[in-house]
Amino acid sequence: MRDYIWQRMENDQGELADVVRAGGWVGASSTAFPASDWQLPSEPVVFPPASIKDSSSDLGDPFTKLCDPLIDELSGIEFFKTRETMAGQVKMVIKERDCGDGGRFISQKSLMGGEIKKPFDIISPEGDKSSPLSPVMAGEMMKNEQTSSVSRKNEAKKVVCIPAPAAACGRPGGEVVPCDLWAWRKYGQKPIKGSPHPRVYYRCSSSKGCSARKQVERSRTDPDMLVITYTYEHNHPWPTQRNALAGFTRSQTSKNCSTRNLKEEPKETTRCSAASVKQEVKEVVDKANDQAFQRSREPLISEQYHPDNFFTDMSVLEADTVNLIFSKELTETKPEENGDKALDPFNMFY
DNA sequence: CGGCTTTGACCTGCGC
DNA sequence: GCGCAGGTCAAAGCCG
Repeated sequence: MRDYIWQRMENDQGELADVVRAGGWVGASSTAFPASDWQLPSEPVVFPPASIKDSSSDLGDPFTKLCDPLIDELSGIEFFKTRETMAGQVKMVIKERDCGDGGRFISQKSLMGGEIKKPFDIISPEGDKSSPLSPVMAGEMMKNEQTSSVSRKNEAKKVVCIPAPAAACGRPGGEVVPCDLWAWRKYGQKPIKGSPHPRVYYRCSSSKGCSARKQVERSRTDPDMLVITYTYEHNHPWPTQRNALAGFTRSQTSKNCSTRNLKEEPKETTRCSAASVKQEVKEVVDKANDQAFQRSREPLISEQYHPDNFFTDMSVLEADTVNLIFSKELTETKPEENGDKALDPFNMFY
């Protein structure tokens, strides 16, 4: 299946696959992520080391466990999140249940920070179509250490806690804003009693009438962590390219919000600019979402998989988005293998 | 000119 | 009822 995905990218995605391979699409420098390094592993890669058999135990140096492992009873997958203490890089590890052989690590993802060594490491045996991560468990993962709460108005809130982007990613005032594909408009900021950091209020500007809101503030206990509280749901698919870029352009280019400092990136890769690739990715995502929304009134990439809940690093988001798109391509090509499964960024083994 | 941020004012829920 | 704290509004100004 891995090869099949690759072939699809080679043969059907054409230019996009080429530029993805070229590395320019992530906005990372060619030295950090040279095209020559962008290869799906030819052999299953064991990660973390095979000596680690029990995810409930400490992962050991250099990883520190951030949360207890969660086990998806439906798929038999356990997954947990780790933080690389040396560089502050966060990785998520998805691992098949230990059946006496130490389990098999099927995927690792760098969530943010540091260099992106590979956009996605699919570590799965050929033809493995099993063990999709259930949406329920993926949703649980989003919650991180914090749990959902109910506001005083009784609307459901979803709280996620993510590592704050590097200081260079922040604004002059020290505020940091996670990057994502939704278009948010800031409508307020308040100092919070007992916290040295203000809380910033955003509402969705992607669609008029969308009541989705989010609050961003730094954790009182760990200033390196951002606490993002989502209130209300988006009532529309992912923002159109125009809207998404409208907000993105100003907030990102003018404020230099990137852990890799986009201003220092070469504008052109060997195949095309990062901006053009970004645009192309967005177009594909928009199209897929629009089609999915027309079919089921649900965006292809559902709320629980939204980058707001997962990624603050734009490049990783797009890496995953591309994965998602290609997975969708496979879904549509081979419907007999997928049924009505919800698309899942981790379920790449259809 | 449209869409964004900023920021003081205003509104609302809650505890006392 | 009152005061506090959090949430939202909206005018002004900025930016591409």
